[in-house]
Amino acid sequence: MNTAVDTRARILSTARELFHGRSYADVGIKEICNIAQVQKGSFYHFFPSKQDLAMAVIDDMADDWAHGFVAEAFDRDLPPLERLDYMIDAAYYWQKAAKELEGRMPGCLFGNMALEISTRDEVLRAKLNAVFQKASSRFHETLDEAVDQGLIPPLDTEATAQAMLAFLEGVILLAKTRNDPDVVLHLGPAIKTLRIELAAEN
Amino acid sequence: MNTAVDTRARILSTARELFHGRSYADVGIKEICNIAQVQKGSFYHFFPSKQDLAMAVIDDMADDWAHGFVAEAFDRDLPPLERLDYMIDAAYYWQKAAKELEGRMPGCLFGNMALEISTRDEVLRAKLNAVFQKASSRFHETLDEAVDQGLIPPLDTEATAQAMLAFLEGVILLAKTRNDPDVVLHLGPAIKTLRIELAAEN
DNA sequence: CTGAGAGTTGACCGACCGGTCGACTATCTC
DNA sequence: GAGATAGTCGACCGGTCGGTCAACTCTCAG
Repeated sequence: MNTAVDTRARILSTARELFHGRSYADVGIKEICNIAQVQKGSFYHFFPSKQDLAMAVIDDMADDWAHGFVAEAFDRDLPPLERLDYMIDAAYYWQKAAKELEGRMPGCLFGNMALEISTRDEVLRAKLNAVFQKASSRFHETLDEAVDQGLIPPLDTEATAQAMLAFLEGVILLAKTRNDPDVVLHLGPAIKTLRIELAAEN
Repeated sequence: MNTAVDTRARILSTARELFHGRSYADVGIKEICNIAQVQKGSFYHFFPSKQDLAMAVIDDMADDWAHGFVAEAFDRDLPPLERLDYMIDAAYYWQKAAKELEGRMPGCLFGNMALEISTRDEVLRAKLNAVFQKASSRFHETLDEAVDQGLIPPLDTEATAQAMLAFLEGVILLAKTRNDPDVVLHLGPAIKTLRIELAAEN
């Protein structure tokens, strides 16, 4: 029981680390088991398949994400536009810390998995899409507030929110390819300049 | 000789298609050989390793890319800002066509490989980084021209060019995760709103 | 003390992986 | 016609993959 929770948790956190630092396909169940100090049979007692493990890892990370620095960044006490800067900063410090630990920038687990898997596994694709949907809604709320408070002129807040998420993911992608977290700091703040006008013409 | 060129080309184009449509790790050499109608021994006659094949595939695609629609999009006869729209449109139609053919949006080969591989293979990471560098320089020229012609106020054209490339990659990432090319059409045009100011304050 | 269920163990499975190799053929040169 | 060279062929290699399984231990309720 206690030991069971612990075993499951150990598998989960090990898998998360490895998937994030390398890739889904590159990390085998045997390796996860070795590092988590779990036998293969025990692994399959908790996770029916590698796909199920991936689902759990995504849920786990999304949960931490939502209750961790994303919650801080999108704190309603912060002025809306500052939340965007906070989010960029958080992404930067996270990637920088990870790079200092492991030597390489891992990027965003969701973005990584989405590009690797979404052409092969419809279930995981849908799950990752839902995670992005939820992330986008954080931007959406923020933009709505900013417009309400007259901080920015009215715009298509939903589309712009999606564009901002896309930009964030793109910046992390580029930074990872350059293996240089500073790219996030350098390009990230431009997120505030993104605008998609309301239905009528520009 | 003729047959040799043909064999190599068949391997290359098959690998490119498969890597793009799925992923690097998911496509085995045996499968490439089967589809390209080449024996394994012949494969290794032309490519010393899977990594070498990947390098060649990236070169091949970058070449086509540079001489294909990217050359059209960044045609110097087009007004600078229209080139950005052209680029977005081209990305959209490409992804849409690919999805209609294969049912799934493949996304950008470079972005896909970068996220999948760049934590594991330094050589490939560097190569992909160079491809992005080059792509970014196209945006850079375009922005410089736009500023010169007084179409847009002065700005940090180099940083903004990188931000635009990041945005493009991010939009394709999001569209792939949603398996919906329309996302590119919907969010893409916001690329023109991205701005990073020159060193001095905003 | 007994029996049931949760959790653990590690040997084992067939399939597949990237890569090797020696034998063979086709083509061109001298 | 001999020899060199480029290209082809497919069996084979050790290793790893995700996943299975029967036997085992541990815990706890009745």
